[in-house]
Amino acid sequence: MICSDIQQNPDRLAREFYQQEVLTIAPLLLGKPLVRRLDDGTLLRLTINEVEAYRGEEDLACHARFGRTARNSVMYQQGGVVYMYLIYGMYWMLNVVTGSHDFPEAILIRGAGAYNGPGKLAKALALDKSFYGEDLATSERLWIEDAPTVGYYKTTPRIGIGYAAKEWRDIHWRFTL
DNA sequence: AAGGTGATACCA
DNA sequence: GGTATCACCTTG
Repeated sequence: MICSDIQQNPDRLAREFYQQEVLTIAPLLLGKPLVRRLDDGTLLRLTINEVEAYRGEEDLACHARFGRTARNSVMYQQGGVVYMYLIYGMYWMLNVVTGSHDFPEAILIRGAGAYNGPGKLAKALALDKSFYGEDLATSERLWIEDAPTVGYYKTTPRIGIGYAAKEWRDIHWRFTL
């Protein structure tokens, strides 16, 4: 009998978890293990320690602020899938889509384990465009496991969004351990 | 303080 | 088609 990861990893976060509101989920991800299985079978397990929330077309820092495009269309799917995009020609960003169908929101994973900075993290985990749309609830190569909710965390403004209007630049939607 | 690097999303 | 714009990281 072939066992799936779902059976081997009962602690994997289920789809229902990701369908909550993005600002509910963002702090809950802190302290949870991000797990990547490489092609050779190696398991990398890193504790998430920094995330940012992006929510809706009215959020002028969010990639969906101009509406739906080919790049951001996965943000409009129901929560639990992955949004990947390339920035500055070099770095892949790992984002977790949250919420319900047709409402664009996602969480950027900015740090996990010893890796600070989303570019370094994605590189360390060998993540690229092939993970666009990956289903975290069923994927054999990328998922997040449950862990106790952390008691304390810090909130600050989001990074690298100088193009957004002040009210969106200043909002504390970055969560760090 | 500045440059590398390329997909995306506009404009024409 | 051309081109401006980046949720970054490294080097000096």
